[in-house]
Amino acid sequence: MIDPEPAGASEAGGRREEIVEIASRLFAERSYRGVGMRAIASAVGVQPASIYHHFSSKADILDAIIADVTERFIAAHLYLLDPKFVTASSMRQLVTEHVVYFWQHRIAEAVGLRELKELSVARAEHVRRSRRSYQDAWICAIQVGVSGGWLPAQNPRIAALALLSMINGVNAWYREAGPLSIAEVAEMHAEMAVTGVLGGCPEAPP
Amino acid sequence: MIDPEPAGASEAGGRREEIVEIASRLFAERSYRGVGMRAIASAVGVQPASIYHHFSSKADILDAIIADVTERFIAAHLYLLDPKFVTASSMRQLVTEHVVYFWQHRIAEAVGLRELKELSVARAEHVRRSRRSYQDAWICAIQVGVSGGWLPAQNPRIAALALLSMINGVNAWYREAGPLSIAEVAEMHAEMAVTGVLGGCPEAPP
DNA sequence: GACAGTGCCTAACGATCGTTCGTTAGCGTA
DNA sequence: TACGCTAACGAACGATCGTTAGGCACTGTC
Repeated sequence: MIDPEPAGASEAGGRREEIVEIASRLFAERSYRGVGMRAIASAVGVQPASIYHHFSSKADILDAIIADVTERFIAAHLYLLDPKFVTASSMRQLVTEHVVYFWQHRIAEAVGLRELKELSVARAEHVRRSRRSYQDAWICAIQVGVSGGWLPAQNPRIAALALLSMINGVNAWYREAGPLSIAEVAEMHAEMAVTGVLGGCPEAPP
Repeated sequence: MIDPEPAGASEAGGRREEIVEIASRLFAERSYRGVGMRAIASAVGVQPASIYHHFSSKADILDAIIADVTERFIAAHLYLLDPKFVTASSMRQLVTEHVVYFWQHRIAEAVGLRELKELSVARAEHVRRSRRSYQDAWICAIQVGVSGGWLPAQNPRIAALALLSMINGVNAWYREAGPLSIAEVAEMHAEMAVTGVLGGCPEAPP
């Protein structure tokens, strides 16, 4: 007996979610343009035409994948950078949660990063704005730390961009087979980012 | 009077170099699969079939673009990480030259990063091996610093990967229109990388 | 003056692309 | 029993893809 829905992909969700999940895996492996509707359909176990009962176009699938993975994280964590309350320790916490979240959503994040230009202009702009707000919040928070004297970073903007590059880069090399859990790697990055890149002492904040 | 070879692309080089240059720009903008031979040909000012007098296939153009941009840098700079002579200051120098070189070759580097999977398996493996050797040299050099007591990095491998992510990320956000030159940004990254991420003091080496 | 080589052309090949068509089987409700 | 809805089907659409065949004009060499 073979389970008609083998991969646990569509549990309680239905075809739409199954298509999103399978397509995002394929897009991440072979790129958006490298995967045709026929490939998606056959991976789902369906005829190509059937996909159009769930999505209006191929780009619509991409929209559903990228949708708001990143936005959700940002919206839920911007408070940690609030200029009124930010501390070196809240920064460390944010870096840790950032690394872990991005790893847990690595497939959608990879597609979102790689295929941003394939998105409809409006949606791409929305994603870019959201990322920009996160980046600006980091810059602002670092400026607060510099003004407050508990962060010696010499250029808040450059430091923020370097820090974000560093923690966004984790997905490119981390593998679960290694000796460290993603949580451990995240903690180490929090240390390297805040103590190292920004120069904040472990017992710093106001 | 209009210059028959307007963009200075083919000066003294001929069609082949012109095609590589134009194709790499297009691939960087719209991805390898997003750009057809017809688009390349019309950008060059030639018929699609004519390109096959200079390249045997589309993948061959990609090969020529990626070829050995990265390898050339690595081969020319590995000596700076030689375990017998590496110092905090040679590390700083390498970071600086890395950032500048990668920016100067940003188009080919972007294509090489994004389209590695489109390369023939043998060529892709060659590129990966080359990058791996660079990364391993960094890890080894950092270990030397840790053993020598002049680098407090707690995990050389993670530190190396974080450092490389940080400096490789520059191309993703740096724009020449801003107030800082790439050389200045490179210097700041050398400081953040060696003093910050690795924890080496400015007056450190043996 | 014949010849090979180079660089480019027009035209077309088969394959694959995203998408649309008309149809149908199954199910719940009136 | 009849209706409407959902989800799926096979088949095909026009467009575009990478690539090839064959030919034409020019150049330098014997």
